Amino acid sequence: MTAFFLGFQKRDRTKRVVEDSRICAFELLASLAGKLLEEGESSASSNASAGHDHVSIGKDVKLETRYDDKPLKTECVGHVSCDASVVTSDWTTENRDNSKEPKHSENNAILEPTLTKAPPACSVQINDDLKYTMQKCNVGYGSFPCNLDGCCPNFGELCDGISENGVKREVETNNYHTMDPLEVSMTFPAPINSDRDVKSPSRSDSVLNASFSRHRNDIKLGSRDDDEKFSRFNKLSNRFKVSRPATRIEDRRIRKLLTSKYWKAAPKLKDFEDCRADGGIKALQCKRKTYYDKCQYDTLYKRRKFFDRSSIVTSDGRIGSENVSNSPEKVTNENKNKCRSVAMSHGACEIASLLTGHQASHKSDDSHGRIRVGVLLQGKKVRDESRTLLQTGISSEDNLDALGFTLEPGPVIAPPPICSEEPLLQLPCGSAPQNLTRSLVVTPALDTGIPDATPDPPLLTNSAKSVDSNYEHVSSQTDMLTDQNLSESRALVPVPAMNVEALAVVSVNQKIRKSELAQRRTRRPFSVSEVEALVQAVEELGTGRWRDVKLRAFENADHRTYVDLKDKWKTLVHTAKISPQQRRGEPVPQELLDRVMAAHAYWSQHQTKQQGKHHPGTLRITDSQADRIGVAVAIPTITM
DNA sequence: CTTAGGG
DNA sequence: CCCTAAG
Repeated sequence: MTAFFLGFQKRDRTKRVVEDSRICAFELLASLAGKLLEEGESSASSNASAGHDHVSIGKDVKLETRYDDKPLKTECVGHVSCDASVVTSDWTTENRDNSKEPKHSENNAILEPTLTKAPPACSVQINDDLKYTMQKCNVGYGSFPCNLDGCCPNFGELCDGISENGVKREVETNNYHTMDPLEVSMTFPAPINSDRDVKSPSRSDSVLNASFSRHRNDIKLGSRDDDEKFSRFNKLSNRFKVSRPATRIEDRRIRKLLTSKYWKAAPKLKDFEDCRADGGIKALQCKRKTYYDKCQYDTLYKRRKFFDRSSIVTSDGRIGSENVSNSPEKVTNENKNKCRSVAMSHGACEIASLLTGHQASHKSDDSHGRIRVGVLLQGKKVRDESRTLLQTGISSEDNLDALGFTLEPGPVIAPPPICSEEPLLQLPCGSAPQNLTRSLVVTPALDTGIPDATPDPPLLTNSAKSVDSNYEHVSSQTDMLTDQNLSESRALVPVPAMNVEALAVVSVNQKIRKSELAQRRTRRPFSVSEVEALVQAVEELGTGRWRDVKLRAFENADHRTYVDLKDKWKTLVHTAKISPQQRRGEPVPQELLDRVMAAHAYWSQHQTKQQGKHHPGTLRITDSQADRIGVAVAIPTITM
């Protein structure tokens, strides 16, 4: 009887190990971030004013976003830090919102180009946030640290640093705001070019810090500290703690758990909490590869949180781009889908172009040859880029749609080794900045490719390794790209905040990811032998002790979880009740079905745990069986 | 983590 | 199989 046990493989899903392709992605991100940062620095260094400006711009942008999102909330400098931290979260939130709920109209609603007001400090923080995020990703920490708490020690640091730089930046920022986005972009050197430090970007932490350190040494520390303190301070963090270890969390289950349970708590959390959650989630993501996604709304919602961050990034990037290309106002609910997709595409492209443009323009300055970004208006190339947008006839509200960008190959110079350290990075270290640029550009396509409407279709991005890894890589990449885009876009475009639509776009991404990530376990019909083993175990143990059943009969069958066994039993019972004609799949011997029925009946009457009883008649107690459990076990007469 | 159920 | 709510 017992011989059924097949050589089962091993562990439960829980134990499944997923490759860490993600890490690569993160590393990439980190590297990118580092690069960006560096670029920022380098640019700054190259041009004292310019460099700062650049940075400031980026900050401004973020600030904008943030403010837009939470215009009312953020006010104080102290808060600023919070805000900054929040920013990310906001995005996230927005994304979610877009995707699902209009709730956050707040955030969305106000994406206006009122950057002017943005507090200087904020700008810095923003960057920090980004960095932070990046770092975290790299580190694998999920959470956004105490940011929310703002009160956290880190914040203090941040604030300080911010305040210092903040003032200057502020001024700069304001100027930029004043300036036309185009002009700005044109004017400012591209951040990407300078690659000095880029080499090491792989270790995002160090790199990022280094890059940013200039302006925000404080921040760095803060961010890091945040991570650590973070956990403490975060109320939510507790839950997210898991995420940290998440690094290794590869099990679906764990993921699920994290996702579902842990997140549940967060549903109410809005901005701040969300942020945190996002952070945590993100961290999780970093390590995770597969996500399960069904259409369950709740689930989705939760998951979204996970994706939020990335999506956020995307959104940001888009936002920036969108601002440039499409006036938010234009995009209205009316055209949602199309607009979104368009916006996305445009946004992405634009962003990319923008980035590129920066790079190009700046690079031209730098001596690095790269891709040049051409500005198209009404399909015509804008030759005089020195002119402001207005001068060119481009207004944020009017012609954005007509605005386009072109990428023109420029002289290429040896790209700095970005991430020699990280083998996994999809973006080849060796790949020159161009590659990055391209990848960036391409990435948007992904987004574009996926219309909001399309709920599930998984999208594959350009560079994909293994499928699983791809998704993640892609996502991560996207994120990275997005981040970069964002950062740059920010820097470049101090324009009005994103649209709701833009945000919506994000949702699309989320959807995509969902679809991508979640893959259903391959179906593995129970073999007759398995059924027999199951029946036997249930006869002995009864229903309701699925874990024991699993241990007893399927200990080695990693792919059979006790839930699976329970489900199988359920189906067996059902199968036994229906006519043979109605049964499908490999026919189960009637004998087994009879036993199923007998056991089912038996255990239905007797509490599962009342093993001791034996029923006269159909069930007998078998010694051997009884032995195991230490209790008398009832066995169907038939069997014997 | 397990159970028990619904999908 | 999946996902979850409850223990």
